[in-house]
Amino acid sequence: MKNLKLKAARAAKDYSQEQLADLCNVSRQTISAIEKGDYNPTINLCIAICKALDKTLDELFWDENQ
Amino acid sequence: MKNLKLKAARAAKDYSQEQLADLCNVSRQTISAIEKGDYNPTINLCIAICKALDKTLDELFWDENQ
DNA sequence: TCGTTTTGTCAAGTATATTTTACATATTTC
DNA sequence: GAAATATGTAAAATATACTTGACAAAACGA
Repeated sequence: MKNLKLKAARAAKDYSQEQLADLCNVSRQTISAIEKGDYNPTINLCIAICKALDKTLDELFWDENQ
Repeated sequence: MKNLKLKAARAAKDYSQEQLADLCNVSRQTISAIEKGDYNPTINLCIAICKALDKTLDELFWDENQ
């Protein structure tokens, strides 16, 4: 399912997908795919995304109803 | 680096690596490698591990000094 | 001390995360 | 209306997560 928390956190920083991708050293498509959902990124990438957006893993990637 | 928080949480539940692996539907070697460190599991596996051990992502996979 | 369980590790294979290139669409700005 | 920016998506290639099978050593109880 879509990761709307990530999309919102990125919007709050006013980053484009490409800017966030550069900060995390991955491609824009990878960020797009993660936001779109039905994707399974590695924990290191998730951590890099969290650091770039000043969030924690629980805030962006933990879903109670999962 | 080693994931000692994971090792401790598994010990607290008195699970062997193999028992935890079965709960997460992965091989024992995968759990061993994650505890040993220098490994980069997927977020879905991390979430499965957290659920099996009644922990959250931040508790097992978030390191402030990282 | 013996048998069992647990863990570490390695090598070869398979599944899949991620990249690269590319094209299409929507939005904004001049 | 044209140019620039942001996003969605797809196919082929590459990197790497994960499996399987196997062996050895440590730990632990009977």
